[in-house]
Amino acid sequence: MSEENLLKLVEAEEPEENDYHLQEQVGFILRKAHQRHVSIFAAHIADLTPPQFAALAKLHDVGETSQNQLGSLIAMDAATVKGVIDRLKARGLVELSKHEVDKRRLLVNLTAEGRDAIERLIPIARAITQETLAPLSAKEAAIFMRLLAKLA
Amino acid sequence: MSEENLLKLVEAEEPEENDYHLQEQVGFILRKAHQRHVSIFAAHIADLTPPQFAALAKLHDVGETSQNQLGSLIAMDAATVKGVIDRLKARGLVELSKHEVDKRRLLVNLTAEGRDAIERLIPIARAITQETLAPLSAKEAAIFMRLLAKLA
DNA sequence: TTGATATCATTTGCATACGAATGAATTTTG
DNA sequence: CAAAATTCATTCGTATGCAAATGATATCAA
Repeated sequence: MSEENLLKLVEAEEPEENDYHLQEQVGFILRKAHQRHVSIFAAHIADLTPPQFAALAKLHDVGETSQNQLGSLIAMDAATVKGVIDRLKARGLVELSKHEVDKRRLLVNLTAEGRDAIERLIPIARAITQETLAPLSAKEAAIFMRLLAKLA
Repeated sequence: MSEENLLKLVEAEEPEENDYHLQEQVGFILRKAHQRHVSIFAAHIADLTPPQFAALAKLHDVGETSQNQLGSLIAMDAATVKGVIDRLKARGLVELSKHEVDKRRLLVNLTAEGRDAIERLIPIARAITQETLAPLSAKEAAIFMRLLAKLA
C-alpha cells in the first residue's frame, strides 16, 4: 500500500471533516428560518412588523410601562425600541407620558385604537405561528420549541 | 351549581387558551435565538458580520460567481448582497469584474487576502457553531438541526 | 450631604433586510 | 426578425439592530 493510501486510512479513523458547509451551520439556518417566519408574518399582517406587533402584544399583556422596561420584555435595546415606539406613536397606536415620580422614565401605553388593533390581530398571530411550524408534526413542533427555547 | 360555574366547566372541555403569550411564539423565540447567535459570533469574529462571513465562505466554496447568484446561495436579496459585497470590496477581501459574455453580470471573487482571511476564520466559525449549540446535548443538537432545517 | 455610580432616554453611525422602481442586457416567442 | 418577457444590477425608502457617546435624573456610599 502506498504511503498516500496509508495516510488516507489514518485520516479515515478520525472523521475529520475538512470542508466547511455554510448551509449546515446553525447560525445560517437560524437566519433563514427567521427570514421565512418574517415573510409569513408579512403575508398575514401587512401593516405591522413583527417587532411592532411584539410591542403592542406586550403592552396589552402588562399594561403601561417605561420604554426601556418594554424593550427588555421584548428583547430590544434602547435605541431599537425607541424607533419602534416612535412609529407606533405616529400611527396613534400607543401614547407616551412622563413618569410623575421618576422624571427619567417615559411611559408607554396602548391607545384605544392600539388595543382594538392588537385584539383583532392576536388570532391572526396564532395562525402565523401555526403556519411557521407547519413543516413539523405536532410532536416535532413540541420538541423543536423546547430545544429552541433552550438556545434563546 | 351556578350558571357561571357551569360555563366554566363547558369552557374547560375545550382547553381554549385565551391569553396570548408572546414569549411562547416561535417567531419571537427564533428572533431571540438568532440574536444570541449573532452576539456569540461578534465575540469571536469582531471585524466581520455573519452575512459578510457567509459571502466569503460561499465564495471560497464555489469560486467566482455573479453577485446575484452569490446572493441566492447565501439567502440575500439583490439589494442586500450589493451592500455586503461593496463593503468586502472596500476592504480588499473580494474583487469585482465584468462577465465577458453576459454584460449584465458582475462577477465576484476572493482576493488572496480574502482567501487567507476565510481560511483563517473557518476554524473559529466551527467553534461559534459549537458555542451556539452548547445549551443542547449532542443528541438534542442533532434533533434540533434536523427540525430547524425543515423550518428554514 | 455630596461625590461616585447607575439608570433612562436620545442621538449618531454603521450594517443588514426587503419592497418597489428603474435601466441595461439577454432570452423567449409570436 | 421584432416585440414581449425575463434577468441582472442599482437605487431609494423604510425598518430593525446594536455599539458608543451624551445628558438628565436617581441612587448609593463615604
